[in-house]
Parts: sequence; structure tokens; C-alpha cells
Amino acid sequence: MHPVLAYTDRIVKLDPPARDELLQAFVRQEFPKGTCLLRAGQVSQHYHFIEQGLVKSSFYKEDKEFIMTFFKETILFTEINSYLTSAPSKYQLLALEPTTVYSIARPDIERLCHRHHAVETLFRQLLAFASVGMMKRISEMLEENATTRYQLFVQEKAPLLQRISLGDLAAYLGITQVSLSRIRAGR
Amino acid sequence: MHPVLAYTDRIVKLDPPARDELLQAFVRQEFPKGTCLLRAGQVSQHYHFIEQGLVKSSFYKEDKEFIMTFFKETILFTEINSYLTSAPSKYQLLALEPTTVYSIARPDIERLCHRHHAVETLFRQLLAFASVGMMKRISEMLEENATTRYQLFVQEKAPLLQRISLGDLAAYLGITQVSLSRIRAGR
DNA sequence: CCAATCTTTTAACAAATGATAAAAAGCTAC
DNA sequence: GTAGCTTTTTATCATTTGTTAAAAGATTGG
Repeated sequence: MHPVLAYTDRIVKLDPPARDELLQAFVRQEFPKGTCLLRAGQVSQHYHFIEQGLVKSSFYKEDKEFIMTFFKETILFTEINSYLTSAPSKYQLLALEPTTVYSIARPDIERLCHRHHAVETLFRQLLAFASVGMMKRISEMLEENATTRYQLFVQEKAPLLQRISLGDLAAYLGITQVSLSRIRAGR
Repeated sequence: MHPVLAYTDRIVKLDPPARDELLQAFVRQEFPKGTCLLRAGQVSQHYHFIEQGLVKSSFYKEDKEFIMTFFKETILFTEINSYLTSAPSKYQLLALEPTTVYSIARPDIERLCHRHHAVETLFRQLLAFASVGMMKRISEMLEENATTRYQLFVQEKAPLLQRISLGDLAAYLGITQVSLSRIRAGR
């Protein structure tokens, strides 16, 4: 089965016409390591399904980078703020590994959401997943200090830890790389 | 016009049957100051439209309170994590002022989402608003220190500032009340 | 009006994190 | 293999934020 359909099947049951039209709208794309799926300043106009690879969503504030989240294989995602508001994105989407995605453009999504109620349910569910994740993130940033946030990351995302640099982990945790190194050293 | 419909009209166009059925599902409720719309540990099973009043969404970690967000009049909201996952809520919803809401139960929402595509669009849009707000919150917590976060709150939510305690503001910013007092004193 | 309670501020000290610089370790391309 | 580059660690000092305690200020109910 097509990997996109294998993914959507676990979220919502689509009837055959919806499945067909959905698949036709997705386009396969490859992004070499270090290239952008979306540059800051552009408008996010696609959802991307990662077949294989790793992407970071990040932004810069006075030369310092901060990472919103990491997306790895088997997820359907976008830079949701720009997608929803049509405003230029504050964030970039950058491939940390050679990354293969299937992308679907916003007009196709809107058309399919309108034609097939279940497709709207699918994208509504994606928003729900994003909301749950972001609420967890906000809670952790409020209640936990950097040491605990690091330990939680190690516990909950051990496989990902092997694929990202400590600099990127620090940018995700919201601390400097030097501070993360200190935390890891146990001081 | 009913305040709920005045609100939904600005988000999505509902046809008359959808409007009627939606209104029939909403129930008016009053919550005195200091009472909970949702207690921590309960499952969030309703959306609430605030006609008048103010609610905080907060949780406790070892006697320390942290505030996720404030909801004031003219918003349709819920504790979204528990609502989506059906897990007991980590968060409480507590009325900071005498609060009047119109509430709609989850089975009614699901029924209406299924019957009327536009109602699903409405609730999808609510998720979208929540996502945009949470992304902004995460960005700010990553890139700004407590002093700047305080200043941003004062700038962007000046009216709300008059209605909440500085203790609650500190709990929202993720700092101690003592630290907020220091920031306000300009040291 | 006043006692009781809650909120906010102030002060002193401790702990966590940032900034900067330099060294060490790891990786890459030739 | 090694020079050059990037990543990570270490060290030092500055700044921010937390902790605790106490005082000052505001609010509430009788």
C-alpha cells in the first residue's frame, strides 16, 4: 500500500474515491540534507508526509536558533501557523538528513476537504495531534527546568537523540549548547 | 442574535438547520467566582462559550501553580488535551470572575459534526486558532526572557492585565511572583 | 472600624543559566 | 594521513531567576 494511505488509514477511514483523489494530489519530492522544505519568509502552502528522513522546524532570533520541533518519517505535517494564516513563515523547515516526502498543496487539500467530509476529518485530526503535542510542550517548559527537560527528552525520544546534534537539542530545549553540555556532564 | 451564533458566524457560514441544531445543543450555565468548570482529574467533555466572565486553565506541580492560558468572554473553548484524548485532565478550568457560559457536550458535537460538514469546519477552525496561539506561546518561551515576556503580555493583553492578579500573571509567565515583582520594579 | 486574610513588594542569599573564550574531540575532503 | 572544519566540552565570570522570610499594602466580612 502507498505509505500515505497506510498512514491515513490509522487516523480515519476513507472511501475509495477519497483515497484515489488524495493519492493523485500527493507529489513525491526529495530534499538533500541541509536543504529547506520551507524557507523563513515563504508562505507554507503544503502538507508533507515524510517517507524517510528528518526535518527540523526552527527560527532565528538575533543569530540564535530555536527549534520548535522535529519531524521524522511517517508523519504528515506542515508549518501550521503560516499554513493557517497565509502569513510569511517565521520558521524554516530544514532537512537534517536526506529526506523523501510526499507533498500535497493547499488548494488540493481544500478541494478534497470540501468534496470528502472524511478528508476534512483527517486534517482536523492532524490539528488535534499538533495541539496535544504543543500543550505538552508548553506544560513542560512551564513546570520543568532545563535539566529535567533534557532527561525527559532522552527518555521519551531516545531514538531521535541519535540523529540530532547536541546543538540542535539545546536549541529545542531553549538553552545554550554550553549549558546543555554542563547538564550532560552532571554539574 | 444568540451570542453563540454571532460568534460562529464570524468563523463559518452555517445553514439554518445547522444553526438550529447547534443552538439546541448549547446549555446555559453560571459559575460563581472561584468555582471550576472542570476539575483536574475529570475528563473534558464539553466546549464552553463564555458570554461574560474570565476563566484560567492551570495545573499544579508540587503546590506550585502554572497557568496555560486565560479565556474571556466571546470565545468557544475547552481543555483540548483531555477532550481529544479522553484522558483525565491535568488541568483545571477555574472561573476568576462570575462567569456565564453556554456549554455543548461532546456527543452533541460529534453528532452535529457528522450531520453538518460546516459544523466540523467550525470545530476544525477552533483547533486551528488554538494551534496558532500555542505556537506563538512556545516561540516566546524559547526566545524571550521573563522581562520581555512580561512586557509583551502588557502590550498585547493590557485589558486582561486589569482583571488578573500578579500571582496569576507570574504563573502564566512561568516565573515566581517574587521574580515578577522584581521585574516590575525595574531591577 | 477593625481584625483577618490575601496580595504585593522588598531584601538577602542560593542556584541555574548565559556569555565568552579556549581547548579537546570528531568529522571530512583531499 | 592530515589539514581544515565542525561539534562538544571545559572554565570563568556575569546575569537571571529561585528560595525564604518579612514587611507593606489591599481587600473582605463582621
